[in-house]
Amino acid sequence: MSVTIHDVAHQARVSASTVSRAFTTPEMVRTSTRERVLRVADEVGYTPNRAARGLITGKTANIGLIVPDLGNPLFPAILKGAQARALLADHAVFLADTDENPDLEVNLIKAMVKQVDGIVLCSSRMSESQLRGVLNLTDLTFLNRKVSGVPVVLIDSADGMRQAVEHLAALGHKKAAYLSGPPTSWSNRERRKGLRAAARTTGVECVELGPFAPKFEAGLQAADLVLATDVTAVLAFNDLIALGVLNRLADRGVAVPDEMSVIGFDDIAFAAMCTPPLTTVFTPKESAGRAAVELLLDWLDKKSLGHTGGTQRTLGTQLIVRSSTAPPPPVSAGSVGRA
Amino acid sequence: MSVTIHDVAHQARVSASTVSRAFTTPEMVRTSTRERVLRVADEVGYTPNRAARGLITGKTANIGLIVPDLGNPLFPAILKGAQARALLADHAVFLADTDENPDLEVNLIKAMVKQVDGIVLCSSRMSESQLRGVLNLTDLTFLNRKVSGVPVVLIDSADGMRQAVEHLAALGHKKAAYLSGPPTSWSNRERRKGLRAAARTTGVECVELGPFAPKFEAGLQAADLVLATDVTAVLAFNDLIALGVLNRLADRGVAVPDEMSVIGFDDIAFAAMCTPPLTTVFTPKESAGRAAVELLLDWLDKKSLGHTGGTQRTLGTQLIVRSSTAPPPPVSAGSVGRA
DNA sequence: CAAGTTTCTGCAAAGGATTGCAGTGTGCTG
DNA sequence: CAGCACACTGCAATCCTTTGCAGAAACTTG
Repeated sequence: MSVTIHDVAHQARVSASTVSRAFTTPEMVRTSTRERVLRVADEVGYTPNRAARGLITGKTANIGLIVPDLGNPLFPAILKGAQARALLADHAVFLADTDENPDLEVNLIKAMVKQVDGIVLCSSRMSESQLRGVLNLTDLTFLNRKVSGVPVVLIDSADGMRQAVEHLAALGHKKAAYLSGPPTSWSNRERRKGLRAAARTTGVECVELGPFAPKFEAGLQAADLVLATDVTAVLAFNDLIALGVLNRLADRGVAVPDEMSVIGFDDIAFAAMCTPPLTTVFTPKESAGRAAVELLLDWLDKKSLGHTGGTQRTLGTQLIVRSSTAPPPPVSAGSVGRA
Repeated sequence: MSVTIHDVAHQARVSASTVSRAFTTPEMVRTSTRERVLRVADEVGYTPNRAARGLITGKTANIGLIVPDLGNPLFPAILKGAQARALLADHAVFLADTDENPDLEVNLIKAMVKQVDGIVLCSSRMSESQLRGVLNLTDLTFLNRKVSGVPVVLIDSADGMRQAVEHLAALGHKKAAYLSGPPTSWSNRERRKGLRAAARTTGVECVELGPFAPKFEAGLQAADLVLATDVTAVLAFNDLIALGVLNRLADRGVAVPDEMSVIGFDDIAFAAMCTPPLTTVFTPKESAGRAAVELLLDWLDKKSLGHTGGTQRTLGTQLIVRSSTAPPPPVSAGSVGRA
């Protein structure tokens, strides 16, 4: 079928061992021999079979990456960073999409385990007990979920939320709504935490609506709930929801930002492309993907010398002010145009 | 390290062969034995090592998927479909992003070859000669690129373009611009073909601008070029470019659709979310991903009995009329508001 | 030139699973 | 009760590489 190490060995009149060494420990084989071997290998198009190699070395040079939903642009961005970083280290990546389903997540992990050196879990939706069940199956690294004893990369959502609330406060808003995301999401918990803290210090009153699925359609639904309250600003769990809100508000004839301010989260590419361009909190998506892979790889390297305990890397966020936020309307006009 | 077939064999007081058979050919092992083996396997958490299995069976139960750019929402959508279909067949997927770079594409293919049963190439940007070089490395299936002798799934872009041009003609447009995509893209060639044919039959004059990278930023750039012509409508290679055009036109104070009609291609999720909602040609992205995997898997199945020649599946498209298209402005107003 | 190093190279085992072939045990038949 | 067939199960080879160990070759040195 395909060309093996023995084919090369035979052609080059050496043993398989020598061919192997010519690739993995070149300094162990005489220059002239090595050159001949490599030339033959190149001629016949030989590349080592990684599965076979992995069998003996215990390293597959593959990593897994699991995301909740590729339909959310956040994840392709993370994935892109992760893939690029893995490529640098000459690793390939297995991808799986759980469709926001924790049980599927567990199964996908189990299926992957044997073919990878470790797995990056993005915004894992697993319960604590499910998590414990998979934790010792392989080396795991978490993105946007806090787990002790293993590498995690976190995006400082709480601080991003602080920036957003302070922005609203500075504009003069007194009352805002938070559209909550998935209850099992660490990011959502952090964002709420940041929200509550900032609400206290700034004096902005915050009501919480939801939870909502992190999707555009949920935003459409949320918008009407928002209009049923007397808030002048909305903070969405993510941009997708914010975009939905924007759309529904336009349909309902509510002007953004004049009658209602809207803030998203993540700064997906489309936040800048919609009308009005969305004020949102930038999160370093590709960097996060890169960082997660890097941490995982470092962790695996250090594994031989006993572990020093889980590493943690926290990435900053930055409010991007665009055109979906403005001072609140004068109080008398606050209820104009609503049902 | 991890639990092997021998651990199970030992625990269950049988040989490794029996454990193997309990999984792969259950009817060959006595019911009572099989149950005991499976129970033990479950208890110790054994799952067969696919790499080892692949070594002997010659099948890895993995497939590769290569895309030009995860930043284009088209590809995550395809990917999602592909991944879901692969999962159904109990296959895992390797993902790679080529960043629109053909040389990298070749290298990524070579790196993957040994770990997969076949690869799906999405909108491959490789040259003909590069393509010939990789064609016999493994089983390849192409998405949106015509290659003879192997399975391909095509999206009928030409017909989508026909629908778009006829739509413009029906609205009364006389002259339109096509913003061309990557020259190496099969889709772009098809779209141009469809455009030219429809231009002839409808009498709409079509000028071609570009080529442009299939990105938002290129659309910003293209918009000004469009305004320098006297067209009343723009057909973009894809939605990303169209969205850029929309944005730049808004900045330039050109009203869409009143002063200029804009049509995109692909119907990515955000086409419906922007303002005005974009008239665009829907392409079945997830279905295409599913179909590509399906064709590949079928192809692999049939491989044992000699091949019957490449299969080809063509998927239809559908113009989605939203709010970015309208009849052209009256002639006198045609140049109002332009530089 | 003999002896001792050093440098290369090959043999063979290992890694986890599958599978053809042969052996064990059971049940049936005559 | 002997003899046979049949249903299970185990042995051992195999897939492709890597790697410890030992032998061969080349080179130094006295």
